[in-house]
Amino acid sequence: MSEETKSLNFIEHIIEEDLANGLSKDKLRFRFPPEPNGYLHIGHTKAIGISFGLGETYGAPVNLRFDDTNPAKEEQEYVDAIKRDIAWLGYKWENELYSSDYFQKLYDWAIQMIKDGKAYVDSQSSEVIAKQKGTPTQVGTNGPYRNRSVEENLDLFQGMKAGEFPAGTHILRAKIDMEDPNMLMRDPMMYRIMYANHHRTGDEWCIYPMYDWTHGESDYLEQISHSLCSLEFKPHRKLYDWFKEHVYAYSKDKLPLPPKQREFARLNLSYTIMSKRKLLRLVEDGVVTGWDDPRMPTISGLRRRGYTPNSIRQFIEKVGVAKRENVIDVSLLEFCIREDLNKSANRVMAVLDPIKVVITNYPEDKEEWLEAENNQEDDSAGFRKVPFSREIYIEKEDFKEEAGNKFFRLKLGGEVRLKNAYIIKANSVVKDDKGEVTEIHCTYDEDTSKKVKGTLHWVSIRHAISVEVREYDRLFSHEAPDSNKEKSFMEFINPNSLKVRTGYLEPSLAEVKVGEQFQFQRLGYFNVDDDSKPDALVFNKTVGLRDSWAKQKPKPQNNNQNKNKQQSQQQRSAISVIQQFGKKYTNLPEEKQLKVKADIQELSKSVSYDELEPLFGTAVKKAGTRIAVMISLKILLKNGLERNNTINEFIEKALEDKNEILVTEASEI
RNA sequence: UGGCCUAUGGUGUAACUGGCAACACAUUGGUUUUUGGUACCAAAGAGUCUAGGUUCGAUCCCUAGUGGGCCAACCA
Repeated sequence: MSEETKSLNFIEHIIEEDLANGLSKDKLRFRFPPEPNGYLHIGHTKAIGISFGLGETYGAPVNLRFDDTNPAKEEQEYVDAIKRDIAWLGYKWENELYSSDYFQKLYDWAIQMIKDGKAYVDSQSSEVIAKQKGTPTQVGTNGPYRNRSVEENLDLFQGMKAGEFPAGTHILRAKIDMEDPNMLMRDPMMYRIMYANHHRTGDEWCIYPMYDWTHGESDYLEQISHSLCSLEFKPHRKLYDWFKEHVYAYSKDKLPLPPKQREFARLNLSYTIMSKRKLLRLVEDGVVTGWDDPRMPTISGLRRRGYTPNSIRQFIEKVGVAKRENVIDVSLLEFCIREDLNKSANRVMAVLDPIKVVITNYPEDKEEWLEAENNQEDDSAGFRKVPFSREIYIEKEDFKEEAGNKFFRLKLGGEVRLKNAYIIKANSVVKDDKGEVTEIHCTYDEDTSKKVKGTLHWVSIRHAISVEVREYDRLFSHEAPDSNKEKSFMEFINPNSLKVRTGYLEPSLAEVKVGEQFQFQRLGYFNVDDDSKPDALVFNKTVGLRDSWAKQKPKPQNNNQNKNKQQSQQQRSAISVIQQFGKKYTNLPEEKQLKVKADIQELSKSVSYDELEPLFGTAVKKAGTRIAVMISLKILLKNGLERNNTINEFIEKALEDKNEILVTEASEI
């Protein structure tokens, strides 16, 4: 019944199955539950994209729930930032909720658990409790307070709530099984005493529920049908379900739907870190200017850098959803932003590393305003005028006194087109006393119909506006900066991740506003930074253009890779390839079978009898493999191998087989 | 007494109920081009971790290995 074979991910399969088993579609409900202890980053967009995306595809509500059970780390600033980021991505939540909304309900349920003998107050120190928990390979042991009476537990727990005890003196634990192989089931903590001001509940509470006790119950209260989280919560599922069963028993009538937790692999990006704690460190240590530094993988950083909501959503879609650990290459993200901006960003001319060009046959006092197309990808984008005059800037990189004919740019005696203007020819250069070229003297030709290889961008010096341009490189020089066991991620920080310089722009950009995006032709996509002021513009480089010219130069790495590939291919022995072919053989259509047969025959030339013989013993069932062996054997015999008993036996056995192909092959010997 | 996940080209994700392993990025060519961009065309790249088993037939189901990941915060 589903639409045209658009393949589903494993979560969608689960939902489809639940729907098929009678879950009503209007019961579907999802949630995104960030802890307001930091800014959202690109990793979160995967979780956001999954839950909100599911909401969109099924027309189901998605709650935004702040998991605010640890007042020591959480702040209103983060709540605001998170809301802003999700809204910016273009997602709409059904309700804005807080785990702290449920503190009373959770407390009431905890009281019931105590009354049922399912929870108890432990009064040992955290060190002792940790010791009793055992290790993953060693069972835990029961503590001395495990069998306190219900009355005593009740009294103590109410005292905890009333603020009668100092922090750390008592905790409430669920009474499950200290010997469970899953450590989370070894009497997990439900409440701790904490005298901290909560950003929403203030000083109302001095006991705060732990994640495990809060999360599933919040899902349940909101009647979330599918609670999606990342893989590291898989071990928590057993506990999630244990708690769920108890509260379900208490409130089944009012809250009929028990939620389901399912886990997916989180997103990892090469050359970046994804831990809020570590990102906070970068901010606090001043490595970056803030959570929204354009080098940060935070949503606000990406936004400031010039990434669009659409590009990020595209990225998340392309990344997919599964359960295995993954590292996504940043090039995919870059592809997505280029693809988006290519369609939407107007083209302009800017020179970032200037060298002066004097057009000697152009009158000194003359200027012309030439027409330039804003965006050839967008017919509605229109045209603008750019000024041309005798003295212009081009990029230093675009000129060489001498160069081979693979260099399409300007060289002495060579011609090149100035984008939107004339064709110029370089005649001579002016050098300073160090021998550096300071000026290039050219003549121009009004005939623009001529074919020339290169087209350069440029700006008229007299008309250009100068601005600050910030170019970024990756923040870390290591592919996986936080995976090294000995070195801290801080040691891999790229000291040259920010490069600031002055750029010269065509005057049409004089009035730009913060956030506007452009393609600086031949250079990349740039946007106007938040720091920008009308008289002191600041641009960020979002991403460069694909540059197949730059790639031509150095590539030692590729060679290495190729070598490795070739080696591993060579190492794969002919016999194992034949075996592989055999596995599939009987399954192939006739045409392909012939081809594979030819391949096997070819490969057999480099197979020795000693390699082949062990395969004679292949199980009778594996007809394909035996056929492949038979084909191979035929070649060996043809090439002078002498028959022996083992061979004869193998052939005879094959002749009696029920597989016709095998019989045919055997009888041909 | 350890438990639970997981394994498909360089990367990521598919392959529906077992039936010729597909798509995207990256790579390499080519065509077009007033961006060495875009667009278009093409090529190359895995035979699905290993060993068994079930089956006419296994990436898919079963068993056992091996590799990787997660779990021992009064964090979430």
